[in-house]
Amino acid sequence: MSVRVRFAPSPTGALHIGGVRTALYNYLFAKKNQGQFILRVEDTDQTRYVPGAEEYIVEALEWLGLQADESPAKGGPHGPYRQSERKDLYAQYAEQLLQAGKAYYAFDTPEELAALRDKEPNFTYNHSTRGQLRNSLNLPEAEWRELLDSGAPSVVRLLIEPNQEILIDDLIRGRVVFQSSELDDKVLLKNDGMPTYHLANIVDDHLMEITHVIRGEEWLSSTAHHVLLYEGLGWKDTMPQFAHLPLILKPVGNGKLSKRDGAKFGIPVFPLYWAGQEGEDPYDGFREAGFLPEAVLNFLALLGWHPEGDQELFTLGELIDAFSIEQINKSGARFDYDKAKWFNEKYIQQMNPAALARLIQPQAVEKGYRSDLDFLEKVAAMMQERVTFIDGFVDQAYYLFEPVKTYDEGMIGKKWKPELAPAFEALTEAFGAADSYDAQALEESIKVFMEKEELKPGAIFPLLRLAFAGTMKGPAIFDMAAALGKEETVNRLKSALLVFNKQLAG
RNA sequence: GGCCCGUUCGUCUAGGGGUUAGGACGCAGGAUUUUCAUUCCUGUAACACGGGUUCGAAUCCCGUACGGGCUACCA
Repeated sequence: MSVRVRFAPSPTGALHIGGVRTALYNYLFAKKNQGQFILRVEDTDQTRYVPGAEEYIVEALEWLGLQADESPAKGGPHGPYRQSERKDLYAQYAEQLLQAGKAYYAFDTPEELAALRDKEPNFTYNHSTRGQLRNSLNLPEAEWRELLDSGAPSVVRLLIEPNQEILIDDLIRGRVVFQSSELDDKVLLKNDGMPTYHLANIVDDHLMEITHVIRGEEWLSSTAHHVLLYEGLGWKDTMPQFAHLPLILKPVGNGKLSKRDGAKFGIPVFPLYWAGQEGEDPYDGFREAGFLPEAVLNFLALLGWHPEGDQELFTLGELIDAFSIEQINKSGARFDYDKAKWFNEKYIQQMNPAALARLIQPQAVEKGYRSDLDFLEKVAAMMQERVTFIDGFVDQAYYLFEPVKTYDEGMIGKKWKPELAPAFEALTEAFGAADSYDAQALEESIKVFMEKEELKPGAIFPLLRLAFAGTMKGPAIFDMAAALGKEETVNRLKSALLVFNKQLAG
């Protein structure tokens, strides 16, 4: 049987980075086994529905390159892929459970239950309490039917028999045992006719022929209910295998990574920009922070999973080949932003300059900088070993885009001597006379000139660097000159000479 | 509180009865480089604690502590 897995986010906000990792692991597992990766939108909670969230999720997966084989947009043989469009299905299976005596109607209002919990903090709706509550188990049939017909608020609850052991063989955690007596009779169908996660999930996973459920650890506790549902619906034989992923934890302190940590630590926690809701500040995503999607994927893949061997840099294809659920860790992994940055640096270094140029272009345009790909490619080539983020190309290499405004004065003081002026002027002429502005050819011709004039590199090169960039940091001198072109190079040398002389006078 | 899950360098992790406990990030130092960076080398630093089992335990078992998840007509 072919492997089918699903990523089933709820459109209640931006997809956070933990969700992205869950999607990634599902994707890797599917592809590793030549199976299908399905996107299903779990929008059964109408009160928490956030417009735009589904589009956000789709866009994020697209940016990351995690293509679904079946999805709301793409369709597929098991659609629809949005739970709100499958409402009738759930009602039908709830009815089946009711008929079989595996579920019952309950008429207690949320307020009544809240009051009960207020009085008795350990209150649980289960075998020990349901006998005293308003439900079809102990109300006379005529009465609860009347209630139903009159449209009184009601839900359908799962009837859980006490004194059973529920065994789950989790692919990551091994055998986990739950006692049914400790489980609550979960609501399956809400008063608004929508299913809860538990019902919808089981029905859809069954109908969509899901073979492996790979999801966050927060679902481990309710998996016992899910097993009972599979049994109750007669689907035990085709029940999927479970794998519960460890959570991603805050960089420092206790608890799992939350969206608040984004602002607190100045780190992205979402893949893409998210405007936020109800007066929240907007959030920049990894994309806006200047990350490459491949780097994000690689970073996330290794947060909680480790392949055989010491390799750390993986293409998506390599991740697929190397992936296995058995090698996923059990314990939570702290979000390590330094490591994320390191991956990004590595990916930027490896990327070809022409491709980088295309990524830099929008940012150059935005700043009103020179933005032809030819030039940008040169910038990319000389800066790719010096930046951490995509923004670095225009931010850190500002001097390649605009005239030098400030010069490292300390360095001028150290290196500039008035008697150097004639030589510097001659050098400027040499730059103006050079017939090639290919970095290597230019370097050669200038070096020949310097040798002839008996100019020492140690005395001259720092000054050239100052002239081109104003700062001592930066790419090789002749790379900069080559990118700048003859006219600009000569201009900068002339302006620099003025500044050098002036500073000495002052 | 109850139920469930977990615990190896600061962080991500490998290993899993006898190892100098390995790698990566970070940090520190060094080499290369006309600068910065890259690259390379070196260093720093860990088996939560207590009991067992065993010739031997970081590794197996039991407790404790700590951390995490769940405990909604949310997912």
